[in-house]
Amino acid sequence: MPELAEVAHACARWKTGLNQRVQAVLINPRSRVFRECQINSLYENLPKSTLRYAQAHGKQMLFGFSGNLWLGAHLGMTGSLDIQATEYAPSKHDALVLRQPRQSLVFRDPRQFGRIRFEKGKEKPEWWKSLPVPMLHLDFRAELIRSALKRHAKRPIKALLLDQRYFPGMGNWMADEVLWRARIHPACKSGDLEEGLRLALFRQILFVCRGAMRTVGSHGGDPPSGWLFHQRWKDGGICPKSNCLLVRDTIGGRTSCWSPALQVMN
DNA sequence: ATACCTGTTTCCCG
DNA sequence: CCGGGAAACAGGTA
Repeated sequence: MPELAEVAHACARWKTGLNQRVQAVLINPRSRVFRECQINSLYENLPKSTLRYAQAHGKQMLFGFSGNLWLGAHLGMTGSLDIQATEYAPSKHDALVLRQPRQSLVFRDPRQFGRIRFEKGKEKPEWWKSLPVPMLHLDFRAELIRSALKRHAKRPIKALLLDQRYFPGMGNWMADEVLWRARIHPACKSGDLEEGLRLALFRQILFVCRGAMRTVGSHGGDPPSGWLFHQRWKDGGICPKSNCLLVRDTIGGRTSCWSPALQVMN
């Protein structure tokens, strides 16, 4: 479930290794997650370095190591970060294992849509510095949403919510959750939203992000009970607010779930 | 066997 | 040039 909160929790797991040296680096060179980085550079630079920095931003993560080394990680669809014993033997879908004195840091990704970046530099990498305003930052304001809706007026709102340039960390289930709470039909054209619904959208984005961080983000558990999340994949799923039968269809290229009683097209 | 899938990039179209 | 949408990526699961 690598969306905002799950990514934050994955990052927190690797924080276990902060201020510890990397003793050895194990790589599965055939994994596509290395498609944009030099595997040799990982082998040459990471051993004997110390993990000094670990931060998540939306679905992106950045890990800093002594020696001006930066390792970027994106979990794609099925990636995960785990902690294992120091002597852990990599399994089939493990792409990267960093052995440390007290544990191994493991990046695993069966479907390999994830991505590892690696670079050397005094400053944090350019791609990291140019990431958009986080949804839970004070600078993430209603005006920002308004301009995005205006610019992409013809796109279904569901598709726009998944656009990481505006809503970094938003994923499929979070977007459905937000639209359900704001009572907006996922296929509604972004430009058609009136001021009242725009404000509802903004508020519910904050609500869902905060709620997800409090639950999934801090304990790795499920989102709060009563959320659409718990019903959205089941056949015969029931809207927790209206008790009507939920509907699923592909909107903006992704399977979407909504409550026909609450979310209507205008 | 078939048809899914919590994501992103690339390519094609207007 | 831009915006929008479909396909492609790959393997596990139902």
